[in-house]
Amino acid sequence: MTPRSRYRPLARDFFARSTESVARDLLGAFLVVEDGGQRRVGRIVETEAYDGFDDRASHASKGPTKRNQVMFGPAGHSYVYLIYGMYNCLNVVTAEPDYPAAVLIRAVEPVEGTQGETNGPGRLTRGMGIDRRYNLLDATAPPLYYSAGTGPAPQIIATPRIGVDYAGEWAEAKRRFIDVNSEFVSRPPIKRSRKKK
DNA sequence: CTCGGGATTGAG
DNA sequence: TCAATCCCGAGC
Repeated sequence: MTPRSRYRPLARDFFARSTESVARDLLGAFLVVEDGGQRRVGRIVETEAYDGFDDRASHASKGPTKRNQVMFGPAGHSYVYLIYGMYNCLNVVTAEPDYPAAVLIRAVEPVEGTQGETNGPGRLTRGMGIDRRYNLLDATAPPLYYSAGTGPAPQIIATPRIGVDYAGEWAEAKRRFIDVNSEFVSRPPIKRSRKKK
């Protein structure tokens, strides 16, 4: 194995694009956390796009609040929030200011320094030591940033997002993107469990 | 201030 | 199928 000598932060213009483009292009990229002399790295294999004012699955659909305000700000900043009282979810803000949008990072493959499972939004934040202290931080520089992927491009498919059944027609939008060749996707597309309603 | 629910996970 | 667990946002 060749040690990866250096990770280079993706710049703001990478994130200041359409949310779907960013969500797709983050697949295969590295999520890097450098904190306290420790480096933790994961290869992103699953993302979801939360885009615009009308997306009812998005926190931003009810307008700006204290919690979601970072989604209305400039691209390339972290949005970290606590869900179900125990799990942190990591997002990176996309698009232009005043247009609320972000990409949820849902799963990474362990590359360096991670602990436990990282195949799930709550699991990857736990495994990489990410909590709400990272909220609002600039994600184009340490302690948390993204770095371009290496090797062959991932094979991408789009599916509906997870856990947003309350969002009406927006629950069906194919705004979840996964690398089908990865074994670390939170919910593999292989079987469609029976529909319950 | 009270109340209801959630971009999840793991157990039963 | 359901509980854990607590912050946030809405409403009184």
